[in-house]
This record gives sequence, C-alpha cells and structure tokens, in this order.
Amino acid sequence: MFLKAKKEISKIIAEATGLTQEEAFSSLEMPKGEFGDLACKAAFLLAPKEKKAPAQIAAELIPKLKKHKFVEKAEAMGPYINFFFTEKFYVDALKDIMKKGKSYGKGKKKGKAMVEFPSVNPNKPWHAGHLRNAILGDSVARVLAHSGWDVESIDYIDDLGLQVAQSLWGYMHLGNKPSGKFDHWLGAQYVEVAKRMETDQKVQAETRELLKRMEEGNNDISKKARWLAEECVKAQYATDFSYSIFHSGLIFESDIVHTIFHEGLDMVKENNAIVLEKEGKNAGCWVVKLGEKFQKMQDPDKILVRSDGTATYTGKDLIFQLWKLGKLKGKFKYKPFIKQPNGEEAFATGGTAPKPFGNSDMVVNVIGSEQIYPQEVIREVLLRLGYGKDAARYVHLAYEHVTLPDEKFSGRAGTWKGYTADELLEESVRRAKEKISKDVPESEKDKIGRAVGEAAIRYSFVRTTPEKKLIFKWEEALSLEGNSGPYLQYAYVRARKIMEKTEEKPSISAKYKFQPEEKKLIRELCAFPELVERSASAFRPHMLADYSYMLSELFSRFYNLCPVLKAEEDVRKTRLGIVKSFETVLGNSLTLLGMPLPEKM
RNA sequence: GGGCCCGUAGCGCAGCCUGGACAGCGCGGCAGCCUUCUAAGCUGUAGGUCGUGGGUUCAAAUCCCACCGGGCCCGCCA
Repeated sequence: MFLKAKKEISKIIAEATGLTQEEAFSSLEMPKGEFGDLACKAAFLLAPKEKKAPAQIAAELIPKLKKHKFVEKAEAMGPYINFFFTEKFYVDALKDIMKKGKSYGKGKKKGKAMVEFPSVNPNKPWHAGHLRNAILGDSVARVLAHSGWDVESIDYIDDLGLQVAQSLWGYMHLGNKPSGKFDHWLGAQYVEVAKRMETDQKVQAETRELLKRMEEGNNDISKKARWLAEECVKAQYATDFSYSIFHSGLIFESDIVHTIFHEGLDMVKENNAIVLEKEGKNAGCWVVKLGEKFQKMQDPDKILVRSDGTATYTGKDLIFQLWKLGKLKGKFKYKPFIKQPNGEEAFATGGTAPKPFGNSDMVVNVIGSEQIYPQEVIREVLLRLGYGKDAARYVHLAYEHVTLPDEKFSGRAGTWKGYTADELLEESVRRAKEKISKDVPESEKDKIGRAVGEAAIRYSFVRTTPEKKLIFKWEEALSLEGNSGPYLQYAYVRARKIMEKTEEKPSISAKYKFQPEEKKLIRELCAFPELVERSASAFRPHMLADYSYMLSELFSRFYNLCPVLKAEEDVRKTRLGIVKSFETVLGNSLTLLGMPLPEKM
C-alpha cells in the first residue's frame, strides 16, 4: 500500500518536474528526523538544468504538485520537499498489514532458485565457522522465498574426500568404539589420524588406498565410507535442526561422479570450453585457458581434469553447477534422508525416486571468499558455453571466515574443539535460562531458553555483512542485551502479551490522532516489503537484522510512552492495531532470519 | 607481478550499491527511571581527523586515482 502510494506520488512529481517516473521515484526517501513522512530531493536533480538554487526550485514546485489522497501537505524545507501524510494513511497502512498478516511483504513469483550451503565435510561436527555459512545460507533461502523465489536449499556432501578416508581409517583401525554424538566422535578420530599421517608412512599409504577404493565405488570400502558419511551428516543435521536450519536435498559427491560427471565433462569438451594440453607443465590435463581474461596472474589456467584422468575439485564443481542450471540430461535418484522439525523431509541422492530438484533459474552458492577465483572460473566456463543468462544469475555469495582471537579454525588440528555449534548453543541456552524470570514454570524454561539461546547466536552471526571477518568471542556471540537477538524477541513477546491480555479485537479508528512515535513506528512497518526485496536482490540478510532491530527500538519507545490497555476505548482499539501490526511485521522479519518467536520470556 | 575483501567513537557494528537535511546503533563510562501492558526495557550525557593524500562535484563516509595497515586468492589440494 505504501509502495503504491509512493509510486503515485512519484507520478505527480514527474508531471510537475518533467523528470521520468523512475527518477522521481528514486528521489523519494524516508526522512530521518521530523521532516514529514516522505522526502523528495528532486530539486537537486533539476538545479543544473534550470540553473537555479535547489531551494528555490523546491519552493516553486510546491504549488505545481497535484493533490494525492494521502498527502496532507507538501512543504519545501530548503532543497527538500517534505510530504506530510494524512491520518487516513496511517489508518489504511495498519489495516493493510493486518489484512496481509504472514504474507505481508511477500513478493511476486520470480522463478526457481537453488541455494547451496554449508557443504561441510562429513567427518566432524560443525564449528562456529560452518555455522556462519549455514545461518547465512538458510537466511538467504528464507528471504529469497519470501521475495517470491521458489527456493531449493541444497547441501553438497563431499563423501569422496581425503578427510572421509582419514576418518574411515580411524574408524577401522584406531579401535575406539563410537560414543556420544557421532560427528563429535568421528571428528576426534579424524584429528588423531591426521596427526599420525604426518609421520606414519603406513597410515598414509593405507588412507590413500582407502580413498582409491572409495573413488572406484561399488565395493565394501566405498559402501562403508558412504555409510560413515551419512551417519555423520545425520548427526550434523541434529545440530542443523537445533538452529532451525533446513534443506530440501543433499547431493553426495559419489553420486555426482557416477551420475552426471561424464556427461557433463563430455559436453564441456565438445563445446571447446576446455582444452587438452599437449605440452608444457600442464601436459595431459584438460584446462580452462584464462590467460586472456586474467592476464597478469601468475598461473591463470585452471586444470579441471588431471593427467591421470581424475577430476579436480573445480572440475567436479563445474559439472555440479551445470546440473543445477538444468544443462545436463542425467538426473539423480533420491531417497528420504531425514525428517526435519519443520515437517519436511530432506532427500538425499543415492535412492530410487526422481525429484524435481535442479533446473534452476538462479544459483546462489554460499562459499568462503577464498574461492572467489575458482567460482569466477566456473562463471567464465558458463559464458564460453553460451550460457550468458545463467552466468549472470550464478551468484557466489562469498563470506569471510570466523576465526578465534589468536588462531584459525582447523579441522585437522582440532582447534574447533570447544567451539562446535553444539557447544555454542548449549552455552547460549544455559545463559538464556539463567535470565528467565522466576515466575515462569520450570517446564517452560527449557523451551524458552532454547528459543532465546538460538536466536542470540543466529542474530549475532547474521547481523554483520558477509564480507566482514568475524572474530569469535563468547560475550559477543551470546549477548542477550542491547542490539541482540533476545532484544528483538523481547519486543515481540511484549507485543504478544498485550494482545493476549484482552479479548478485544484491534480496530483502527478513523478519528484517531496518531502520536509522533506511533507514526514513526508505522512508517517503518511500511518499509518492510521494499526491504525484503532489497535484501533478497543483494543476498544480504543482515539488512533485515538491522531493520528488525530498528523496528524493535521504535516499538520499545512506543511501549514506554503509549499505554495500550489502559487507554480509552478508541485509543485502545487503535493502539491494539499498532501492536498487532508490529507483532506481524517483526514476526515475519524474524522468521526470515530463522529466529524462533517465543510466547513468553 | 596481478586480483578480491576489510579499515567509521575505547571495543563490536550499520550507513557506501543509488553522493545531499546534524554520520547512526550496541557494549563499556557517567547520571536518572520498576506500587503503572514483562527493567532481556526506557531516558539523558560524554566519546568521531569516517585509514592517509589527491581528484570529480554546488555537495563525498559514499564515486575515481594513489598510498598505508590487516586478511585472502592466482595448486595435477579441497
């Protein structure tokens, strides 16, 4: 509704100024202070053409502006034209939000998008770093879905890597019985094997042999490795679920190798996107020649197939990405893998049933920024194959890694111990539970603690823009006050509580005179749909985190200044509408960030 | 040699895409507010050469160039 009004007003401005409607639209902004409800800076644009001072232009434009039903008055304030809305605008805005409810902010249908995350090796528990990837990916998937995309969240499971071979060796030879959570146990085996491999030639040789058998497939070792990987992923997904992170499908690398890899490689070869090197240091390899594009790089050519015929990581990834974009005939067969708490089954490759995964109009890969170059290589190959449109919608959502204050997380060295996603949540929940007021019954404390603890971590990870390094510190990750996840939940719970305390239905009075802090809050509620859109098209969920915080801040102010239940009838019913609208919009926003909405705190 | 990212208050961040009304927020500091819809809250206050230097512009944290500091990448590893 607000967006519609904005468009109508930009049309009026366009008529008065001779600007295009698009120019007029983008000259509109939400003013910061007490400068009305909508500000227009078109006078700046016109100043060079008309050779007059912007302030003079703004003043002269006022009488030329046609009336709009929501505009009470338009006045020039220096170079700005500030629009002040009628009370009717606020009435209609609240009605609109209440009518739309959960679908408020939902965008028009856009097509199919596949989001890949977090693709953790299936041989150890997730640590804080994997968690950042997963929270980012899950949030982006949620935001894209709300903005109108039909989203499939995919996880790539590298069950053919050296890491799994090492873990398998440990499983077979270290003689330890699995105990506790499987991923934690397996991770411990892996660290031990990795240590031994550095010095022990025998372990090295045996691990290599295991890896070879795994790659060959169809043998006892490969079956055992696959089983081990699946067990580990199931354990990792218990963590996944505890953070409300969900997937539609899991694609195992062993299935990529056996189902689509050769077809994909042949296609790339036939189209001359890659060449077989006859001489030089890459003799015998299939490479993408990138000397022209990346002229000054030390080694711009990228090997996709080694001289021994095996594929590199980028080689396999390229074929996988071609599958995502629907460029291959080969189809995976799926099996039900794990039932998720959101009620949906996640499917894994390696079964017997077809599924409509893939054929995506857009691909978003949540991968560390250290892989910018190989991802660029894949985009370049797409272009060379003539898939220009797909290349434009092939998105590498590059994020910076999480580190400890003094060291990096290393799977091999085991520096993740003490910082697994499970341990973070456990500690966060513990701290959250300590704060729950004494009158809440013990039976509910656990539920609330989980919701709050989870939100604290999700928020602290998602609120920073992805390209910023994140140094993990307990106090910051688990903050329960100020700009934190629980602050947002608290505002939500307070709104909810007001609604619960009365039987009365909200009803916006046409005669109501809105207070300034109410107007500010409602204006911000109106911004939600545009924000979803911007957040989706930039793949930046932190914009919604920022927005949710601002909204909660405005609500807290309203809460302190404007009594609801104690007010007179007209005021009360209208304010109930404000509370209800806030609850709706913040609820929608938090849901897009995967943050649970507690009933009380 | 080349490429990418980061640099905003003591600390942690938003704003940069699309230049414009006093650069916002949290933590920490200081001073207040609970017999009033939950104080995980609110109010006030102190704290800033927006890394540095140039340029473009009526106007630069925002765009361009150079430099400085930190991180990452250019592997027949993944």
